[in-house]
Amino acid sequence: MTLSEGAGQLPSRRIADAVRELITSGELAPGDKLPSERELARRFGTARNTAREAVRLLTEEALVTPVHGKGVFVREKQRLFRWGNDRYSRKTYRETGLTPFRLEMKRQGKRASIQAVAIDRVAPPYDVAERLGVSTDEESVIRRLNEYHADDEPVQLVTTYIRWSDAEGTLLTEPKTGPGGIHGRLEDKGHVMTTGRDEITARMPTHNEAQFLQAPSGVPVLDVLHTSFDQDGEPFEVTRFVHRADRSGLVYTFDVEP
Amino acid sequence: MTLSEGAGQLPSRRIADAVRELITSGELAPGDKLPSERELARRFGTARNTAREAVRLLTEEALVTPVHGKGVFVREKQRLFRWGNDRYSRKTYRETGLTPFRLEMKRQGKRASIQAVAIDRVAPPYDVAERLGVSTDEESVIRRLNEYHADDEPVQLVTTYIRWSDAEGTLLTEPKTGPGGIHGRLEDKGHVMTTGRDEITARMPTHNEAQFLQAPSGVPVLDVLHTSFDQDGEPFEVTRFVHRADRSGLVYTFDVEP
DNA sequence: TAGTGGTCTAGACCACCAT
DNA sequence: TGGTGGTCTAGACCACTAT
Repeated sequence: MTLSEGAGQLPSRRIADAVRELITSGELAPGDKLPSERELARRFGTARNTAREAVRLLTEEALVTPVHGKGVFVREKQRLFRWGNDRYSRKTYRETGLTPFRLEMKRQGKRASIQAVAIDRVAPPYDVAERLGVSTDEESVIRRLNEYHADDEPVQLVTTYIRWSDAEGTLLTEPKTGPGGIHGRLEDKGHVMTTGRDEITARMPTHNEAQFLQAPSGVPVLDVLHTSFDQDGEPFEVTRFVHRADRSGLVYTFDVEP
Repeated sequence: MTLSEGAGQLPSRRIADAVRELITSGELAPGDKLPSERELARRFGTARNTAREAVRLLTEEALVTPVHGKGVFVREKQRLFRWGNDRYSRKTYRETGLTPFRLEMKRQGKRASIQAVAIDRVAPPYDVAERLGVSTDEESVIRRLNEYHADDEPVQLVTTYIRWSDAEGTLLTEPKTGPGGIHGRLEDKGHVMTTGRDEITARMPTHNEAQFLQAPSGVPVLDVLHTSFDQDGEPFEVTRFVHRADRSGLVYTFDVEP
């Protein structure tokens, strides 16, 4: 392996530049192990901390992932899961019999598994209360927290909030929500989803999110706050999706008003 | 100021926990300066590098921003700019006479300014070529790169790609594109935007993007790849929007197919 | 000029992993 | 057991900011 001299002026930058060049040129392929921090330091004539700083820079760029006790590895480029505004289409569901998550997993030849983590009656967070038109002071909603996996790899965290007045005494308080799922039960209550709104932000994951999503450092999350509106234009369900941004992309198609 | 003992076991975690507690409790308000790294080290009885590591952790969480020569400051929480699928609505444009960017700036009482950085004929990047149905081997597109500012603060980087065969000999090769802007000229060429598709990912900014967007470390970008389709369903324009994720959110509303 | 963050050195010990 | 990353110490000099 050749470590050509980098263009940066700082030693840590020079090391990072040289290694980045090896990666982008393909000399170091995804999955390959980098020279150890001590080895990089030796080759470039620096202290170990300086080589370590170079590795930190590359980690922040999401090019490499350090693994304790094993080494630093070039990131695998993974195909993106794609989620979008077609995921609520009843037509797709009728034709395939699959929920959007299971459909996307099948498309990529992966096994879908969904784990219910918690179902409880809680006081909603501010942004949810605002959208559902309920109080943050009382336990006015039911919260359903689920973890979604593809071949046992974590993919997304999904938290659904429904007004307690809609959920009380229905299967919405149970792990299994019956035919048609959550939206089936909400239709029983007279809420037919007619319009949806997705509000999207990106941010770094919280500690808990990073842990569940197994997100290497330098990987942000996509945070999608979805609101469902019924035939009367009334919001009746809010769901927060948290995705690893290096594994998921979002797609929205829309008609342009003339 | 009280620096209560943190719960973490590692010294760097303990310092970070203590400072985070000061911020979330409001004892340190947005804009306030943290104790210097040397002072934190003194108070907690550690080496400076350890206090520095604590500051790095908080920076990664986007809670604080170090400023060279001045100090480390608690982040200001800023209101989000909001962009969505209504931005291509001709109706809004007719009613207000404002482009979506200028409309959002007016909504927030800020002055909009747009700076054309480059207009050149280039070979398109792979993802753009794929969507426009052109070759990556020839200079088959014109690229228009613009920087958008709100009160002189950078907000987004916008790069538009149009087939050279559509742009040749029109105002699309000039900084001023005339009435109705880019889409006005494309309508002259017979492309009326009928459908749009936005593909959204989040990632850490490249060095150049971070520099222009003045993005503090720990802040990801939202990368929106927009494709416009005309009345025949043919793609005729691709635009990449790169936003600072702590300053911008996206909103999509859509009808649900019955 | 004094104080700040930015970077670096040359060590040290620990936790984790493979053999 | 040896190699790896994770963390820490106790210094040092530089670049930037304010006075």
